Amino acid sequence: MSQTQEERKAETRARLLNAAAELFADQGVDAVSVDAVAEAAGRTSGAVYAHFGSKQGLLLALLDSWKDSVRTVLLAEVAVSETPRGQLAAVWSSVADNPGEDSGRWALLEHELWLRAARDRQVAEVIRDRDREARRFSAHQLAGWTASVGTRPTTGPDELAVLVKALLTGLAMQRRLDPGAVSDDLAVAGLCALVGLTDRPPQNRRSKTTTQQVTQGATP
Amino acid sequence: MSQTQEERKAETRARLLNAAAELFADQGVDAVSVDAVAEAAGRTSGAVYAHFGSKQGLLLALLDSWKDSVRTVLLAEVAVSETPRGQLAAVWSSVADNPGEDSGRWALLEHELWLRAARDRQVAEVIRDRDREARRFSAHQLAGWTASVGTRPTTGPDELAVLVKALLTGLAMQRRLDPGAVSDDLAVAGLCALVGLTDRPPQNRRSKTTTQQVTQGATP
DNA sequence: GTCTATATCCCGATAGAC
DNA sequence: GTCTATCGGGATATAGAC
Repeated sequence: MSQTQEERKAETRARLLNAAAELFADQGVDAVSVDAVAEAAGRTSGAVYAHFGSKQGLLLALLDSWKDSVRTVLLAEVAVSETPRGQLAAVWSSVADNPGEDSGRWALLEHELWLRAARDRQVAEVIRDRDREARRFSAHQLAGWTASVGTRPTTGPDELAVLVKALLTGLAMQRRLDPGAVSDDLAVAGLCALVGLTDRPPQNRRSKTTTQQVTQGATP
Repeated sequence: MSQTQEERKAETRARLLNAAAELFADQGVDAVSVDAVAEAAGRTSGAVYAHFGSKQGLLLALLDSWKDSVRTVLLAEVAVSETPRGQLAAVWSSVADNPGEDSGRWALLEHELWLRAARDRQVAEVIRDRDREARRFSAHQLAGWTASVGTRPTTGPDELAVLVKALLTGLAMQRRLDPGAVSDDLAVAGLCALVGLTDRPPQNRRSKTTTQQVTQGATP
């Protein structure tokens, strides 16, 4: 039962990071004190400074821990539909916060980090690197998907990934502020337009494979 | 030279609001103290509390003052191109921060207000109302534009306005973090896809009127 | 209405015992 | 490494003179 000092150190670090992630997502980074993070982790503020040096250090370590974290798992399960349009709908529903509970908290934290990145070079670098990798992955997925479905987008996969992510982000923002303004059908129609899919497929046309899902961001 | 008390009161109020707008845009709302706002306005913090009761009251008054403010002027001058594609490019360049200087500050403030709205019901109501009106105007502009250009989008004007704003917002965000990832051509291509414009017009096809510009947000 | 002065609070960070 | 205790700073908001 007893642990070595290294084990305890590692556990403390993990608990602090977990607590910070939860609290930051719920209340925003600035609204959470170092004491609050430490208390939620069952430690005191001294532990935070011993491990991370400062609150900014804690934030950067948190972002860094996400770089290694899984990026694809969360959205992998949604590709159950057989029609291309249904698959696009699944992509949208994974970014929209219809689950209703906690999926939106991380989106809020994502936006706050983007905002912080705009004024903080350190944060900007981390976020930019992470976004680039996510975009690379997303482009790869999209390339396979467009090929299997047989659409002809007007741009290449890399650029299409940027467009798709932009539309999804913008729609999710508007939906959070005014849910009635962004229907699921509208979102799917927009995605169809970007990927070059005729909104109403002739009758029924089925994709050859149940492709992997397209993702656009990391969530721990 | 001397003013009545009412004039001075009104001027103080205006100066406080102006100072708040500038500072909030530059540094973010939380990073700006009430004292800083008052000092920038040539007053002291007591004036802020006499006028607005609290910092939150100041913020709400600021948002409210924008509701009445001009919403369309800023983007009206860009519709000088003759080709439909050139007009879409003008729309994009007005939201992208190529001007380089201060156009991006308001975008940052917009984003911070959205984030605040997600956690503050009072702010949410103001922002939502303003967005709805902007969307209405934008839809009206888009309706005229699509008619004059002769494109056939897959959705109606109201929904198209949502899609266009979403894409512009998402692209602007990605560009701020990673300018190289979002070329002007890519943005225009995305807009073309949404509005149903073939990316490469047959040869040269000219719109009948130099239509008003499409806008998607208010900027004071 | 506006200013000066101040009350009150909380935060980030540090010092030193263990 | 972790905790306790505390320092120093800056924030919001208030009280009272003018």
